[in-house]
Amino acid sequence: MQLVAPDFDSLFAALADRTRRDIVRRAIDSEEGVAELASHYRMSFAAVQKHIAVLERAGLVTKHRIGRRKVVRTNVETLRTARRMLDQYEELWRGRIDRMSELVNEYTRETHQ
Amino acid sequence: MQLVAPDFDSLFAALADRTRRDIVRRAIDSEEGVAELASHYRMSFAAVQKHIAVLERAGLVTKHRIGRRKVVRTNVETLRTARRMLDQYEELWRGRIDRMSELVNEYTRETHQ
DNA sequence: TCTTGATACAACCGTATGGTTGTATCAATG
DNA sequence: CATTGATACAACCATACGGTTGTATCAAGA
Repeated sequence: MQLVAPDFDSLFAALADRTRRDIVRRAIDSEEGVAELASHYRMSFAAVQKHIAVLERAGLVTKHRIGRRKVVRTNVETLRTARRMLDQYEELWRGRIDRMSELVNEYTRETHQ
Repeated sequence: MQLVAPDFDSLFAALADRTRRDIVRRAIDSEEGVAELASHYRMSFAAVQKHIAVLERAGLVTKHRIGRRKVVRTNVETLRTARRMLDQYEELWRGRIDRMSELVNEYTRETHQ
């Protein structure tokens, strides 16, 4: 269920920061609001808020109002999108290996018959 | 065979650019030098050279002298490192689901016995 | 309704990034 | 060994990024 075309630029850029990766990790199985998340890091509330905004724009987290807090939840589907992107490289690599083996086989047939 | 501790910041940052991802893709199964790679993009030779330097620092490609060219090859192992990082999130997610099912089971035992 | 806890946003600052052009290095080959 | 094809690097510019402080919005609860 892919809602929007994945923007890999902002997706990988969002993952290229230790604090943001840590927020993604925490938001997988916790139900913390922005302030609670911020309390874990040695930077201002506003800085963490900006990190969360970056993650939100990349589709990596969503926010949901609960009482007067806004709880941050990781969107695992977007993580899978990134993973699938890397899997495509792996497939290309596999294809390369296969073509190489094919070449070796042809060489063997042609010269050692 | 992990030579250096992976720097996920520079690794994901390197992947957060369309041109660089395309270079990685090409360098998986081609044997192009820097100039040949550069010819595919509508930017200066130096710009592409810088992109390749970013990929090299992130461990995503290596350069090998062949004749008077320097051929760029993708380091698939580094791509796998990034993939494994994302897999860890998936595992956390699995663990969360498991704990939730566990809770539901306990609830069922305690109330419906 | 008025307060206030929680979040959002704007302005600013230093540094990093992605691009350019120009010059320097370096090794294969005539 | 001098040339030159191929790559590297330095300097510069505009814009983006990660952090700060300060102010504004917004909805829950006394």
